[in-house]
Amino acid sequence: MSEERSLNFLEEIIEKDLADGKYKSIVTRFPPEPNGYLHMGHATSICLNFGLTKKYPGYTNLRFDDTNPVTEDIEYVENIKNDIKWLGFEWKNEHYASDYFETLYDYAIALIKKGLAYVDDLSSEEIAQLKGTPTEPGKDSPFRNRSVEENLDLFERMKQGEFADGARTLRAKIDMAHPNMLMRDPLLYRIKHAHHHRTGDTWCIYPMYDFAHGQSDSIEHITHSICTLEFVPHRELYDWLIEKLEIYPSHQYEFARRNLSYTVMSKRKLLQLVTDKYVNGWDDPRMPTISGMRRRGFTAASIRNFCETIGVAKRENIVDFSLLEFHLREDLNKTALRAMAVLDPVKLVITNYTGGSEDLQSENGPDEAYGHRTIPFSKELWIEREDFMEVPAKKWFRLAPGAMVRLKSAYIVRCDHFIKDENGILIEIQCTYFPESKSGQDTSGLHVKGTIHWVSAAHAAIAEVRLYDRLFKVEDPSGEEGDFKDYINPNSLQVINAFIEPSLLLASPEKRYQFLRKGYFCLDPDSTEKKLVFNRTVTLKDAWAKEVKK
RNA sequence: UGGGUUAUGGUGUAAUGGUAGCACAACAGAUUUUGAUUCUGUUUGUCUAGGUUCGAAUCCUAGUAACCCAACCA
Repeated sequence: MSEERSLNFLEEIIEKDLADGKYKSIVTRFPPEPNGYLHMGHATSICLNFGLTKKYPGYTNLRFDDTNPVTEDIEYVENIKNDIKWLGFEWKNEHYASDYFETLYDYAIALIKKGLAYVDDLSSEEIAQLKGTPTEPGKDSPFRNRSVEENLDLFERMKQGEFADGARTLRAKIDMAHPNMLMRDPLLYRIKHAHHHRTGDTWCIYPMYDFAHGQSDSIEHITHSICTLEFVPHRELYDWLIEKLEIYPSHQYEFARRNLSYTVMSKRKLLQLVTDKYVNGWDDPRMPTISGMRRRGFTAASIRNFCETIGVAKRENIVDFSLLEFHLREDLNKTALRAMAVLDPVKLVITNYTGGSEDLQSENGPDEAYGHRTIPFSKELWIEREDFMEVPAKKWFRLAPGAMVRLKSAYIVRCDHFIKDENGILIEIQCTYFPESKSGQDTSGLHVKGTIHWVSAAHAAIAEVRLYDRLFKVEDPSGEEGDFKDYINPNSLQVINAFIEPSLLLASPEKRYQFLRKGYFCLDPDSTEKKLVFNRTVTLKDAWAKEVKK
């Protein structure tokens, strides 16, 4: 089967560049700013940049864009590296824009000498004033025509720390009437007497994004510098600087960032959720951060497959969360160990069961290779409250008065009686079982439509289970009226205690589990010797729930 | 009253002048000791209006809509 997958627009560009002999191999880069945690949006960029150099000859660098010491911190660096590795990618070189500060400074001098940059004494308000608007041209700064000597002197003194923060800037001398706002004498350097997490107090002037990013690309000989659409207007400046500086010509290409329904994907908004305590930190399992999703139980493969499926393009988009869940379930179904747990228990008593207890066998996974485990069975069991209906609905084939079901990997039982307390709450279901219907050696000739999971009451352990739902009530919280936080789902986390089968006491943090009929779960790091904590990664698809809705 | 980018089913993405395809979702059915998985089938689309052409999602013209740009953030 030769299924030729069509190329996305970046692959087309690269294949053409390779075919034309423009490059023999390509170099891409992933350029995070160390000022926050990576999220699903970054994951698409990571998969894209690293994926391209996996498909074509070349490599990918990791470069920290650390040009703003005020917001950045070393703490984020390790987390970011860890997330990339977890996703399954390896970078060729690890760089920091701050490693290039000396070179960047020299580039600035070169620009000044060419009469293409000047030191401006205007305040940020004044600069904004003279910038004009998208529809009106700007006006020249009164300092625009300083001599090269004066600019050189002033810039040197900026570096020496003679001036206060904000007192002066270095600007490119381009065109204050340019239709592209970015070309109206953009700022290249600003004064910040701040301690940098890598360069310490060596510098008190720092390059702006536009005077660092493209130059760093160039220094590293990045062939394809891939960024998101909002940087399209920057490309003109990116190219201008490379041309004037006469340095290696990297090229910038832009794609549309991917948005996921029912969540937000901007660092600023995610930070708000954390600082305002809507969630319990960056790695809260409800967060679309890599660390949050990892804790939730997402697999790296499912995220990679998802990114592969949604592809890359240039139009605005909101991808269905269900597509991510599809890839999650697809992967988990193949790899998760099967076990039984009862989340909302009600007691089931087998009135004619005379033995004390017995050991039964149940399969561990989707196929024989996973083998079997032993589960204890006894007279009194916990079953799911929702698996019993006093007055069965149509198409109901679970437990109801007089109805029969199979207890998974055990026996067929028939409901004879049920007991309610004074408030009308069901507290016990009484059944008879059919000894000859034992799983694997059924000679009873009975046929039942439903199979339910259970845990032996005498052998059950208790674990905390955290059930997660989507963080927002609407598909596009950022697109709604008012504050996005108004649309937070108040029921996104439900903590319960559940009865788990004894084998789950040996659960390991790396493994994923399917609690039969209830969903995929994993151990949370909050677990202790005394109390295990499970996160529900995602539910199973539920055809009955759909039937009920109708 | 500027510049830039984008328009294909509910969602995402193909088709590069020649049968509008794929995945998810939805719906119907089969199988099932998980109402899971698996399998089969069905519904739904080219922003609008003109034009070129034997033939247009694709080329041309004119519109329309959405998004981005006026941080000493990246």
